[in-house]
Amino acid sequence: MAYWLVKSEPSVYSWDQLVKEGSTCWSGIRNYAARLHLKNMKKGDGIFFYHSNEGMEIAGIAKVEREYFKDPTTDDERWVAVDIKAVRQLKKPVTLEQIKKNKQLSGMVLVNNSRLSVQPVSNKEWTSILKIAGEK
DNA sequence: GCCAACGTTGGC
DNA sequence: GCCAACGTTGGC
Repeated sequence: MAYWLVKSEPSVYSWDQLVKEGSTCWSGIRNYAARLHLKNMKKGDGIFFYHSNEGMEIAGIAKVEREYFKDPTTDDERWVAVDIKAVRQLKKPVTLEQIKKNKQLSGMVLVNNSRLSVQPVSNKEWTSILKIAGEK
């Protein structure tokens, strides 16, 4: 199973909103690198939900509910979307600051390419972040 | 196919 | 609100 991280500005779509709705269609991605990751997502993969700009923290965990399909927000066949489902809120949100301070997470895409809105997370990174979040 | 100019993202 | 970093566009 693979792990991912998606970013959203809370003012546009927040973790709370995802929890309320249960699941949502992750669409509107218009970046080739991000699209590649969307296409690689498999059902059941874990997803960190990160708040950019405001909050700047990983708020919760979601999972891939439906693998990629044509993005409904455009007629262009080339863009894709996935459905994601809220799993649970982190005990303690993990802030960007904490991630930057942690040596094991210095290789994270979030740190090195802050603009990529859909990014892969390694098993190690996933575990480290859960630990920081107080999740064992 | 290169690269300058421009637009956007996101941390600060 | 500023600006650095990155991606995309378009002229050549």
